[in-house]
Amino acid sequence: MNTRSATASTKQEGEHVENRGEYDPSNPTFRLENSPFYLMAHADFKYHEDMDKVLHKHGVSKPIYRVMTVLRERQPASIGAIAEAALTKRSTISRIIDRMLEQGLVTTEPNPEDNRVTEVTLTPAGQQTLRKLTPIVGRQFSRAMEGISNRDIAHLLRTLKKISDNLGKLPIE
Amino acid sequence: MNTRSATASTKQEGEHVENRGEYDPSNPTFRLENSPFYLMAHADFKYHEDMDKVLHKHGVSKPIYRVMTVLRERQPASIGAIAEAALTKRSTISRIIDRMLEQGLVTTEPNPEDNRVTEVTLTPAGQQTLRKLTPIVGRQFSRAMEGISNRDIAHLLRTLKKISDNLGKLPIE
DNA sequence: TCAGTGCAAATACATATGTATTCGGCTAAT
DNA sequence: ATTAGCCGAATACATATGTATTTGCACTGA
Repeated sequence: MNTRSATASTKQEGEHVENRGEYDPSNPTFRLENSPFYLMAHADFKYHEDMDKVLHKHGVSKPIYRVMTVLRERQPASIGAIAEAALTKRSTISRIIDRMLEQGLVTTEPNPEDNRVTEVTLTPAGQQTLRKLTPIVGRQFSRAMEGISNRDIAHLLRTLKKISDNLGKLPIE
Repeated sequence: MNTRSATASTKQEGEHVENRGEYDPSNPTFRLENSPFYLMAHADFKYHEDMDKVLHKHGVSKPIYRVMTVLRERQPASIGAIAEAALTKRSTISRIIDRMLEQGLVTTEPNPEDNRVTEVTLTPAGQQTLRKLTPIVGRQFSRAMEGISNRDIAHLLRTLKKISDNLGKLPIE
């Protein structure tokens, strides 16, 4: 019967099935080892753990790096927008930006359309730092994905996006 | 052809390819939207964000819940073992266990084989609390996985495990 | 036997995050 | 035009986490 490692529900594999078997944390046979969310946390943890050490040598903390990657995509960006993208509270981002200002990585200025909002922009030095870090991060990424085909990565992305979408809808109870 | 939504490396999809294209954070065309690690963090964040609110109504914080899920699998467990499984520093776990002791969720006793180690066990009350929480977590899980086949979940698990394995090897530089 | 080394846990201290509040600017209703 | 309410950011305060150190036990080798 069933019983294969993590996989093989033996059920047909058509579409959404009600019984999540061993994946479902409410099932008695559930094991952390087979929990998608546990494995996500684990992978994410290891990924950033290693990277942290390297980044620190360049004077960049993990949260600062996160903010920089957000700014690389959209610039300038408001404190609130950065907070949302970086999955962090506004107050925290506000303080991180302070540190980045001291380090000369970013500049801030009030949005001319609305003086309440603070727009943040990477300085040339900030961009330079980001460029210096890029190949390091790239190596870490390659290391993480070694032996995994681009096709599998695409599949992973689709599933993760679907999960994020699902969780974007109204919460439980 | 390939080419769906996030994918489209246009390259053949055989096995491991050196060029990770838009998935690679060191690539100029890279976008956070298509980053596996960003999406993992995002999914994990939303998943726990919602759950946190519910758990708090039952007097259980996120880290406490995490410890409980670890203990459900292996009991008793040492502080160090819990810390490793929960991806948290020992000192932090040590203090979390203190809180759990106060709440009567666990008991501790020195390991008779080695008096340095502290073995932690769920009390009946702790197990009861865990049982009460289980269906709630189950619902959250179902919500997250809605519309995703068990086959896709199995695929997700395989990929995540592979990534974790890769990152378990020696770090970069 | 016991000194030295190493490890697990606990704790003092430093730092970072979150929550609640404040400050100031925007907007809409009167 | 004035005021009440809302909203973004900043900050005071509380809490949680991590880092460095301490404490006590265990194992090893002289």
